[in-house]
Amino acid sequence: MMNEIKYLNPKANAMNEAKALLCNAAAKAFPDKAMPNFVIEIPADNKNGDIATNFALAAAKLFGAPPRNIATALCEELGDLSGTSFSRAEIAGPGFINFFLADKWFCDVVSGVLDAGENYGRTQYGEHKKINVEFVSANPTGPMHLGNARGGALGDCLAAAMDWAGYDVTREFLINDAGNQIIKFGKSLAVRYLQIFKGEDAVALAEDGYQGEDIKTLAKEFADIHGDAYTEKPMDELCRDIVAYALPKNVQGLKDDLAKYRINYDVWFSETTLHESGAIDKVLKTLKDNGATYESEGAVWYKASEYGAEKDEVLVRANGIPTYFAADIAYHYNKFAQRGFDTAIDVWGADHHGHVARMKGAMDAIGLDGSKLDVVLMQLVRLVRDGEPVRMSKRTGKAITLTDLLDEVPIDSARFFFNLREPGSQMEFDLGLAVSQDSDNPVYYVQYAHARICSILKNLAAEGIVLGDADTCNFSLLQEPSERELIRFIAGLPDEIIAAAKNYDPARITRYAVDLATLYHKFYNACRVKDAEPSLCQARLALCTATKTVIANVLGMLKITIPESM
RNA sequence: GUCUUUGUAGCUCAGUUGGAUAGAGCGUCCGCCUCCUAAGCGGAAGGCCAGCAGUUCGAAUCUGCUCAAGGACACCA
Repeated sequence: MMNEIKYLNPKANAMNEAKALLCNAAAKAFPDKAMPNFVIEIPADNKNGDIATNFALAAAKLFGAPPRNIATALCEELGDLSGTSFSRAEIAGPGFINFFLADKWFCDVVSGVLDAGENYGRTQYGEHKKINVEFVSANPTGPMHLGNARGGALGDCLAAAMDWAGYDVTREFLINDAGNQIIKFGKSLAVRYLQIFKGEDAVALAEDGYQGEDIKTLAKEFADIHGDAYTEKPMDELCRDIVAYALPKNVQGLKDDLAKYRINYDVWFSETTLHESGAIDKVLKTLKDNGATYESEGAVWYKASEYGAEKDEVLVRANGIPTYFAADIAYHYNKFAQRGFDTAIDVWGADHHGHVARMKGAMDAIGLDGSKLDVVLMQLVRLVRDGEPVRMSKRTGKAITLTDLLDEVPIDSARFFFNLREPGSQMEFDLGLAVSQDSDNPVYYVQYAHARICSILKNLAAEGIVLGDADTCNFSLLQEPSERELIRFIAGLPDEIIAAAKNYDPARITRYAVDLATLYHKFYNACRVKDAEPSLCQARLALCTATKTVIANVLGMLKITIPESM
């Protein structure tokens, strides 16, 4: 449990080393010059080296010299690179300096990955900062829809990426068990209940009521327990009691469905507690004391326009009931001031985008820091089957729910597909493709790579060939282009996870998995493990094992099953 | 109308804080199993990076305008 985790980041280390060498050389070759604003990057084509820099190009104007002359001076100053991660540095094109990684670096990557094992990819980039990731937070008034399915996969994998990047992550679900929609929920249930005894025409469901079949089912269950006892009772009492029956059932349903979807929250936060504890009254008072509110037409308004938002917003309605906005301010006050999160990330549907500026502003207005609240807006999903759009509508009762989706699509597929696109993209979910169990489906493509490796390891083991001590392995035998590319790519995992965390874009991880599988399949076709001479066989065996580790770590992050055979 | 997201191959999308000949998958066409899983690999064809102007050594990327699509502009959440 307390095994010391080894944090590796070979790609970033090599880039930093190149930068240091370069700065050192520049300081000697051009002692009286300031450093230009240059970049160290991985060239698209590795004929241009493993790591490249535009230093000389960027410095041309500053140094008053042609780029190639600067580059030449720098390369002379770099001199002998033995003892570094690089074998040589070359000048190319208009003045790029290209570094080529030495054998030792490739060897270190393979042995490093084997050594780090299931922790390879973890870094301390996040410095254990406390991050709260709140996602899905679906209304407990009905089943979850397709947007929740995307939000769930997105939020859960984002949380995983943050965790791997060294943050202290809390996954959280806000249960909207108070407010207007609960009142509406109660009225809808009550109407369905009364209809059972008085007929459908006797009581009409409000136009904006919940139309779904699930409401009827819950009302029926309530009727089975209590009979017609409530038909003569006041409406208020019926609403209260039927909600008290139905709400916990729905909340449990959400928990069950999400657990099935492999999402387990650390915190289920009840909105009601904010009302009952007086937390809402408290932030309202703070806002008032800070002069951020005013009264108009009987309602209490928040001066959102003075805090970066477009227009003012109602906090307390004329009827005395606080709005969702007021509750949300109290909720985020709780996250920051009471629970001490450094950052709160909220995953919202794009339709909530108007809410972003005023929430951040409200944080400032209660004396907190709005910049600590980050909102990931996610565009809604268009469901497609055979090129035909599949309509989803929560109100018609014919909605495609999360459960419907998972009945049809394997969970591996759903989680993978929703994380294939960045959150802001308007994505299309192709049911046919997600269900297909062939090479069209990228999930199988990645899983197959893992199964393939397992198969090789198994076959070799049957012949008595197993991976020996990594120290005795001669990884410098791995000289084939496909081997080199695979190693280079494996070296990039920690950096990719950091990038996913930094940009709040877990889709990077998914695409990394696909690219990794591609490189492995290429290696598989180009190089044989089994028939290679013993020392090469050992080196390739090590590379396969390292690749297997990386695929397993990545699929594990995404919570996708990792098959040993297919 | 205001705000916001998006526009890259026939289709779905990448493009690493401005870099070298713009990439991948699917689809189309042509190849590769006597051999570790062909659920794989290689090759070909396919592009006015929505358009125009600007910024500079250099733009799909940054700025401005135009066009097109999605979303938001409630005493709903």
